[in-house]
Amino acid sequence: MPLQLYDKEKILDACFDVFARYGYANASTNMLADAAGISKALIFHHFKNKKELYLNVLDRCIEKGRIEMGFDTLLENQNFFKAKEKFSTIKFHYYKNNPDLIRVMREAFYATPEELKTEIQDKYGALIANNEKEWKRLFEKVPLREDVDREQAFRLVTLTLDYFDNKYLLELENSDDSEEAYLQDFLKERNSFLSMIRFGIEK
Amino acid sequence: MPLQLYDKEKILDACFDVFARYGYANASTNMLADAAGISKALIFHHFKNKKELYLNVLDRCIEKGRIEMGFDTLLENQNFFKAKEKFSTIKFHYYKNNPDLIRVMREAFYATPEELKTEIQDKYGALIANNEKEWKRLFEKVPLREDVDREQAFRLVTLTLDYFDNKYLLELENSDDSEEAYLQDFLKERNSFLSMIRFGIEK
DNA sequence: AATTATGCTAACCATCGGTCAATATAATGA
DNA sequence: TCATTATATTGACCGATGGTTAGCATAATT
Repeated sequence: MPLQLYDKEKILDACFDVFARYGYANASTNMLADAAGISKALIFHHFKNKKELYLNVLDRCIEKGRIEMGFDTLLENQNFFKAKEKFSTIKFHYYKNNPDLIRVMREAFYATPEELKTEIQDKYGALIANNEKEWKRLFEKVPLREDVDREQAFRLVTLTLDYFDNKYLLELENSDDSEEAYLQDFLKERNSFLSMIRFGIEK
Repeated sequence: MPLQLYDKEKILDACFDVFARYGYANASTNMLADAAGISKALIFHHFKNKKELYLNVLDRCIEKGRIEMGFDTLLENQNFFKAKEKFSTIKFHYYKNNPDLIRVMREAFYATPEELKTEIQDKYGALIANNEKEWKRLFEKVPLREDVDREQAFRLVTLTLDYFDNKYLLELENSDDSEEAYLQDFLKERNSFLSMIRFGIEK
């Protein structure tokens, strides 16, 4: 068994697969080491603990996703609801080719393991806040009823859309017919959900 | 150190405190045994594993809460929104005197530990579904716009209200001024949130 | 060629949920 | 009353977990 000179990138690649398949909690350090073809001790030589290793994996996911999904050009859109819909569509399509990446990011941000909550908040809180600011900037142009608080309205809309996106992404994961038709269904239900908020549910 | 004859109730009382304070995952079986003043092996003599112990604790919480909060009389109310508001208010007040019970129930149903998800779904799925049916029955009487799907509207309303209730309950936990004024603030913000959904946000 | 820094691992550690074998107490029936 | 059966109780142990240590092997620097 020859010694190998590893750089962190190779380890991170292997661990990414394991975290995506088993989730943070169920990816044991022994599994991670085996997947990377190195000893467990070497994992802890390169990363101070499992959390830091995970956060490094997550970092690459975010960067890769940001570039490949065109996150930055997305916000150049002028219409809040159009931009949100485009974002959902992009995520949906991207998921078909990179399910692992979306899986990792969903676990990290929408089903955050208890033990990682403070770390993720500390590390990505500013990024999330900044992202939210951009969305809020777009939301400014949405005309609201006089009696509606803009901050509250923004929270309601994003809460609902996030919930809906993740629900469908989860269902897609457990279903086979990952067809274009599925996306159309998704968008249709999503938009009727959205228009409830925009125009009210009551007669 | 004399031997003692324990019945399960005494163990459950002690474990309830520990689960409330530390949460399911961070309440180790050693801690639980110490808190109950018995050996760890005895814990596993009375309960087949940590999950079953927890579910027994949870069972008592649900029963106690159901009785003391008057869950059953609540649904006799005829107006969906009034009933929901009353429910929030009751929970809020009850929390002041029994924060531990609310804490345990919130973790179990609104921040379910990954490892308990299937167990809780299996054990309480029917109860939750039945409860939802009762709420839906009340919701039937809410007049909706013709283009709005009732099922979707119900999901939107409950999603939002649950989110809001838990958010405030969490904030209350981390704040000192648990005054009546806080409840008024809560209800005010809650109702304006709700009226966004009822009447729409857009001009 | 000697020294320093890094790559790398086997063996170990405490803690975790959980088991086992043994003993002490209580309940039962003759 | 006394033997038998059932239950209460424990310390010592188990495999797996995340993580550490000590030491050797390789590479880089002087």
